[in-house]
Amino acid sequence: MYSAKEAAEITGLTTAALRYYEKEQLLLPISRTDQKYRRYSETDIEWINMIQCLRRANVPIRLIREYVQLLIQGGKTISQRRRMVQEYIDGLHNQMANLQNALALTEKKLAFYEELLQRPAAQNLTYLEEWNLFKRKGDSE
Amino acid sequence: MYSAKEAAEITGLTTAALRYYEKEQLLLPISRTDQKYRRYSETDIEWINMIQCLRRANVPIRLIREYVQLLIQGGKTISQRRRMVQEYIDGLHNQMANLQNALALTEKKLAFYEELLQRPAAQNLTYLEEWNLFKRKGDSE
DNA sequence: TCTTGCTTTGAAGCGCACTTCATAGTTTAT
DNA sequence: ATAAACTATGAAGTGCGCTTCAAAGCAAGA
Repeated sequence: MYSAKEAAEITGLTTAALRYYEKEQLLLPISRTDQKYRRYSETDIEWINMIQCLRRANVPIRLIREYVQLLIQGGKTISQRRRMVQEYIDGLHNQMANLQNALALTEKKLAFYEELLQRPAAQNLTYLEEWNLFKRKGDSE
Repeated sequence: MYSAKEAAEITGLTTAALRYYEKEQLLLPISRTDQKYRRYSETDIEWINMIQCLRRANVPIRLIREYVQLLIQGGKTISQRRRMVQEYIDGLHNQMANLQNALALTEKKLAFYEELLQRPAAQNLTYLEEWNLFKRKGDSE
């Protein structure tokens, strides 16, 4: 069992964030010592880790709450949850596609900069000249 | 040349968002008809598309503004911009890793659900029983 | 001409995900 | 016994990225 501060240290969150998650019902109510101080169990910590993984993947609080509420209703909500997870996976693929696009654009940009930096005359380019150079390069590929 | 509304339609943004971007200096000042109404040029539209690509990849407004401000200073800022782009690419890889993690977790979850749905008894599982089943499965792999 | 619709501006509002603050009670160490 | 550290709560504040609003000016068709 861990105190608020310990749980915060372990998970890398703040105590305030943990309370926030609990209030928003992403966590099951945390057990208390003599009706006052929170005691986080190992299971709580694991649960928090799962939440963090979802948060890092930009799953909104609202959705996580929905999922958790289905979860605590037990086995009868499995097919609903499967559907949620499926939709979420689709969304992830979408997000990844966006990142891939941006990655492609910026890597092209980086290569362009490397190329420009080979010639000292680059210093004197205006942004419009540079823009046109980049466009012509992009088109010719 | 396009009116505010047309530019909004073409780019899929709202006129308010376009004004917001201009105010935040992601866009160069848009030319005006008789000192009043905005006229968006083809170049403006292209520029906006670039901004949108960055936004879709979660680049914050603040960073885009920084970049644009270097850009309009011309060739002498190329090496600075190269550095920015490099850092941004590193961040992208990070974000993708997070998405990959989440994807792995949720795909495992999905497979688990598919498996559970094979047996009707799954209906009667409590969330704790389910959690333990999932954990044991994860550990044994 | 009058109405409808587009445009302008600044200011205020909003949803999200927390953080910070104010106030108060508890526990531990010295 | 008392100070230092930790915890609790609700409420307010923050930063982001827009959106919405209010008040006003312009423009084109019936």
